[in-house]
Amino acid sequence: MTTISVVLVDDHTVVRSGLKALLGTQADLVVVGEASSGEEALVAAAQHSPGVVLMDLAMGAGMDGIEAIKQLRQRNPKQAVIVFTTYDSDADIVRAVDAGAMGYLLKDAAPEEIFAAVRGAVQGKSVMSAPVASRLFQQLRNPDEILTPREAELLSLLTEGLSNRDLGKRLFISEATVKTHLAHIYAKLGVETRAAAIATAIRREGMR
Amino acid sequence: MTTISVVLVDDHTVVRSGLKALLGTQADLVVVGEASSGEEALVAAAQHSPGVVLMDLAMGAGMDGIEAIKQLRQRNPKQAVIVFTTYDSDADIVRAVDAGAMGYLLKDAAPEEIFAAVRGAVQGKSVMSAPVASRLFQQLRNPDEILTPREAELLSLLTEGLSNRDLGKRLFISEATVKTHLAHIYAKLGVETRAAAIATAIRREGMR
DNA sequence: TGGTCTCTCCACCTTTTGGCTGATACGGCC
DNA sequence: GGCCGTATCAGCCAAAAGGTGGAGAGACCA
Repeated sequence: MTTISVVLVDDHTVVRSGLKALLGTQADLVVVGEASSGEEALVAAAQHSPGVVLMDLAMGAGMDGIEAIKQLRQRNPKQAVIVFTTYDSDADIVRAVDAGAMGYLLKDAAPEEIFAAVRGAVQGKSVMSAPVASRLFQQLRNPDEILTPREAELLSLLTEGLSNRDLGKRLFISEATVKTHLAHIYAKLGVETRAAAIATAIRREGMR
Repeated sequence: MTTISVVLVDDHTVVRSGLKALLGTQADLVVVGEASSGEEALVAAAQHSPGVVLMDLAMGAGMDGIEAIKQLRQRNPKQAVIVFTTYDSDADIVRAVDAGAMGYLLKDAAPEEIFAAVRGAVQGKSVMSAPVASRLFQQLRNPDEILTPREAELLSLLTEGLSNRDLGKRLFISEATVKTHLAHIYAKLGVETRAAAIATAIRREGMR
């Protein structure tokens, strides 16, 4: 039996200690480090070079989870990263997978599911919670709905209530281009107004 | 020294075990029961009659936290309930306080803050995380921001992406009246466009 | 090399929204 | 009886948003 070393990344103390206690019940899993931000995660991973990094995407301040995953994967591709978060938003899942995450667990996952994901990750298997898998499946089935990076960027600003003019200023593009992007976004989201787009975006992507 | 018994209610296993471990470090605090839903919380509270119930508002299925608080308070007014959740939405805070919560902690609260809240709650003191307190304060200080029933109704429909014309049809009023209401809503929310109003409404009221 | 995708921009036109001023009516409240 | 808050409606005008159709540049890929 080989021992699997794990680094936990979450800005909530109670979540970390809970996970640590949970993983501690398994003889082959050992938590070798903890971090509460993306930056700390990079340091901890470099220091302990764990087999698996369990990471929350939402971090209070500093580098976010997605960026941390990218950097971790870049520095050590053999290290597996599993996302461990509360929400199963479409955008997060796609971004996390793009960034190189090996698994995607929701925080209400059963203990066995978590253990299986950690063990599977070191063998190159990717494990994800059922709701996550079904969302990913939908994304693949409906490629129309996938926004380009630029469109996603625009949509994100849109949910802050900006006008076309302001969007243009913020993104250093003309108002005409903003309108073009918006028209594409509306088509992909299946809505007709910016209001509906905002409502859809906030509700479905778990933006807050 | 008197021992304070606590029941934990949260649908996330790791959060419960984390909290349990955390509270276990204090000699005067003991976790006597756990529950993962509103219904279970009522059973656990009846069975163990704890001094304090620490409860997450968001429960995956069944009775939600607010309803559970109401019922707990009704059955045993001496029992203190502390909300322990991830978000500080205005609506949740007000509803929780209305339901009879003694405290309102965010999950990223420092351990000392959590201990203090539990100890304070049994003495009738209410403790809340700083961001929560400031939000409550704002609510009280800005009564202007309270929408009339009709305005709230309109805002709710607005978040579905309806146009002024559609809003009028849906509420059996003229478009002119819709515009009047909207102008009032914008003023109260401190925004200038319908887009910003929608974003504000969805984010702050936790509509989804 | 040709096709496709993405991002950028433009002009023209219609519809929608928002700002402003004003009005009527109903119900509490002091 | 006046005052205030709420809900209803109107017209006018400027600004913003949305629809249509087109186009060029750069990246990537077969």
